[in-house]
Parts: sequence; structure tokens; C-alpha cells
Amino acid sequence: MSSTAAKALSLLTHFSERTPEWGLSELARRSGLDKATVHRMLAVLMQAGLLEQQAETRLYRLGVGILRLARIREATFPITTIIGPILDRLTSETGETAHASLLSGSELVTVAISESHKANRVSLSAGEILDLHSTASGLATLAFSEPALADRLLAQPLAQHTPHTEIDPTRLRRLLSTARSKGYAEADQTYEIEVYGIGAPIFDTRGLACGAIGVATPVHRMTHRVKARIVARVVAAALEMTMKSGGQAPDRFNRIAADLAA
Amino acid sequence: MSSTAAKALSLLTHFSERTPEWGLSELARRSGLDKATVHRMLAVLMQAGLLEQQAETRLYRLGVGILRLARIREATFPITTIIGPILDRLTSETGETAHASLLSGSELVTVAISESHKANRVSLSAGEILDLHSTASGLATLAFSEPALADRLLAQPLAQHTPHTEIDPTRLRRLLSTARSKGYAEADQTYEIEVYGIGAPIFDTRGLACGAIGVATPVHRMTHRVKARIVARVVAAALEMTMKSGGQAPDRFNRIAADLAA
DNA sequence: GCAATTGGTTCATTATTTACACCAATGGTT
DNA sequence: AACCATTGGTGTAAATAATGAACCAATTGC
Repeated sequence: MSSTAAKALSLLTHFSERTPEWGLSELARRSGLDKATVHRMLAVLMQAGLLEQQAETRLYRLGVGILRLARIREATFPITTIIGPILDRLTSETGETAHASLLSGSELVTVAISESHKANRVSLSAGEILDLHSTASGLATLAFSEPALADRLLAQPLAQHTPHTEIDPTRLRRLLSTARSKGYAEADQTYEIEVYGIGAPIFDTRGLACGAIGVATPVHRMTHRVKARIVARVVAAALEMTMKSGGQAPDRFNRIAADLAA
Repeated sequence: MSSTAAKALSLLTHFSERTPEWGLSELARRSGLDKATVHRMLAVLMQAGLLEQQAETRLYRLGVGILRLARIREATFPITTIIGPILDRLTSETGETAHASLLSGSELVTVAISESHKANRVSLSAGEILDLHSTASGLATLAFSEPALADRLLAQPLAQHTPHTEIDPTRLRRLLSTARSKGYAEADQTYEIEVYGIGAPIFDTRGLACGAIGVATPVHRMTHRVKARIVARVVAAALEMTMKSGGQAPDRFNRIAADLAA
């Protein structure tokens, strides 16, 4: 069913900030593939520079080729370069941790983070993959993206991360509708307990959401007044990002942003 | 001979700063693979997030997954984060363009660049792959790396980039020997005409070179006096990089660096 | 309206991948 | 020291997945 190349690339998904290094046997066990198969695949990934093996421990980790490709992508489509300063300002304006996530297939990949300076803050890890149905960024993206994406997603069974996670398709569609009319989405402990998220969409040249900017706060700090201020800043930041990356926000969203700025 | 996964990954090598986007037919022609094959492989690479397809032009380009992996790698092994400031200082000290390259298999990948502010300067492109035998960085790396690497490389026919490029194995071995005793390597228009390069090795935990720091200047500016100053700075920068990344320089190199600093 | 592109798909033939068993080496336990 | 359970890594027939010529449909230029 799945191609060998796909299986080989799926090995890359197991490398994360928390598990940046893998031994052969361990990775074989985790991926459910045969050890011999994994060994051959790792060799191929190494040859391509996507992985490298430490000479002493024989552990595998992400390789220099990744950096090469990232540099090329940034030199030609400088998304993270553009978004860095915007996030930094958003963090200093709101005092809370801000992040940007981009759609990759039907996954939402966190590509930039600007951490709050407060002692009690929400901390995100690099390269984290966010849910589309249970995070503010995810809902914001979904609400303004191709309808087919939401259709596909809501047809599947969804993960219930916390008691507050909404997994009912019809109620989720209502949330998306609300997000469309308000211009942002919120997530009250639906992804992680004690965390309140607010997210607004970034648009591509077609006027469809290709990602989102989000702000996450400890839930106890999220009063009505704080929320109003954060919403205004997040929407403004998302609009700025859309413009600077050559995207085009739909009129509806532009009007909302203008109202919030006033 | 070569696995399908390897062929699929080889498609990634065609994406560069100059050709960041490819159409299906064009890439098939360039890679020498069948169009149907390339199409399937591109689908797999897209699914893994390594590539993405623009909706309008249908062109393929490097995807968000690359950024995700790069973030994870940087969060856990922050090479480029460490090297950025070092290169910036090197550039301001020497007034010339500095770059860092890391060994990936038997390729030297440029992972960071700090451009000179002078009007007439050497300009490098992101993610460029450097020759091991015709660049200062390459020779510096080769000289202090595993002997097997040089053996393998010198057994192959080498590319003659300019009339000054040395491709004779025995003479190249003499250059490597010189580099080992001097602690740095130089490249007088051997990779690109009009460009003079000076490179010094970065070491890993085993005391073997895992890359190099290089400075490239227009050849007419490279007087004896200028060269002496650049050499001292480059070697110092390479040593600093080695220390900050947890590497261990061999005693021989430490002595050379101490002499140059005096 | 024709010719030459493009991106994309199909399906029988073919060549590759797979998984089991196996090896050598390491490290901890009795 | 013998033992057991690991580790990374490697051959090999059997099973599976990749291949590529021919084929669409849609643009584009003339």
C-alpha cells in the first residue's frame, strides 16, 4: 500500500525536540518496521544528508542536509525570516508567548516561536505539530482554508486531548463558522489543560489560509479585557504577515481587521 | 543499483537557490527519470512535507516540513545558531565575506554566510555545496578529517573548475600536508576565478574535522599583510567554533592557534 | 484548428524490497 | 567466568512494490 520511499521518510517524523537521537533497534521498534529495513532506510537518508550518525554512540540524528534545504527555502521564500520580528513584537505587546504555524498537507507545523518573558508562561517546542481541530491556530487555519480540508478532517475520528476538546463534527463546524465571522479562533484548554489560545489566519496569494499566528496564555490570566487586547494584536500581526509574504486576505477579513484596529 | 528511496531523495538535490521551483516534466528530464516515476516520488515527498506544490502554477518547491526538521535540529544541535555571531565578527574584523561549511557524507555544505559590506565583495549563495579539493574550506576539512575520506576522494577523477585548479592526487596530498602543518588552507582562484579563499577546520568531539570556516576575498586585495591578518582571525574563529560546539581540536592545531594569536 | 507543450494516470511486466535468521560485539548479572 | 539480553549490522529466497510506454485532458502558440 504505502511506498517504500514514504516509509523511509516516515522515519523522519520520529525525530523531535524531545527525541532528537535514535538507535537502530529502538527506531525499528517504534516505527513498526523490520530492523533490516530500517537499517537500509537510515543508510539512504544518511546518504542524502538528511540524517547523520554519531561515530561514537552510533545514534542517528538529523543531518546537515536539512540545514542546506532550509537555507535554500528561506533564501527563496523567506517565511520565517519575515515572521520572526512580527512575532517578537507581538510577544512584547501582549506579554505572552506567540507562535506561527504553517499548513503542510493536512498538518500544522510550528515554524517560529517567540517566548514570553514572564516567569509563568506557555512554552512550545520547536517543530511541534499542532492539531487542526483542537488548537486556536488550527481552527483559524481551517476556517479560512479550502472547504475540502475541513471536510476531510471532520470525516475522520478526532483526538480528545482534554475534557474540553470538542470532537463533534457539527459543533466544530459551528466553531469554524464563528471563527470566520470573528476573524480569529480561540481554544480554551482544548489542546492542553491550563492553556488558552487565540489564533488568526495567514493567507496565501489565493486568499486561502496557509497557516496562522497564535498567542497562548496561562488560562488564569485570560480575562475579557486581556482577551480583547490580544485578539486585536494577533489579527493585526496575521494581517501584517499576510501582506509581507505577498498574500491576499479576503475582504471579509480585511474589514474585521480594520474594525479591530479602530 | 540505487534504491527507489535514494532516487526519490535525489530529486531534492535539484532544488537550489537559483532553481527553487520545478515543473514535473522539467524535473523528469533533468533527473533522467520517467515522468510517471517522478510524479509518484513528488507525491511522496509532498506527503512528507519536504515539498509543496503551488496551487496556481503547479510548480513544486521545498516545503514547510524542511523548516520543521531544521528547527528541531537547531533546537537540539544548534550549530548555525552558534556560528552566526562568530561569522559576523569575523566579517567585521576582516572586512570580507565569511562562511561556514559542514561535512555531510563526502560533501561540504555551506550552512551560514556573513557577507562583507564592501561594494566589491565575494558573494555566496545559500545552501551551496563546495568542492573538497578546490576550495580552502574543503582542503582544510580534508586535511584534518579521517584519512579514509581523502583516500576515497583522491581516487576519483576531480573537476577542474579553473586553470588554477589542482587535480593531481600527489600534489593535492602535498597541499593537505601543508594545511596540516600550517593549520589552514588557501585556494588561489582554484574554485572560482578572481576569488582567493582561506579556510580553517572545525573539529568534532573525536578531534576530526567536521567542517570549516572560510573567508573569501577578491584576489586583488589579497596582499601578504592582509593574508596574515585574515589567517589569524579565521583560525581563531574556527577554534572558537570548535569549543562552543563541544568539539575538541587536536594539540597540533591548538599550538598553531596559540602561535598565531601571539 | 493544428501541433506541441504541460501535468497527470493506467496497468502488465519487471526488479526491488522485505523479513527471517543469523553474526559479532557489548554490557550487565549471577 | 559463563550466561543472557541487548546492541548494530548483514545475507538470502519469497513477496511485494516500482517501472515506463502509452494514454488523457488541458493549455499555449501559431
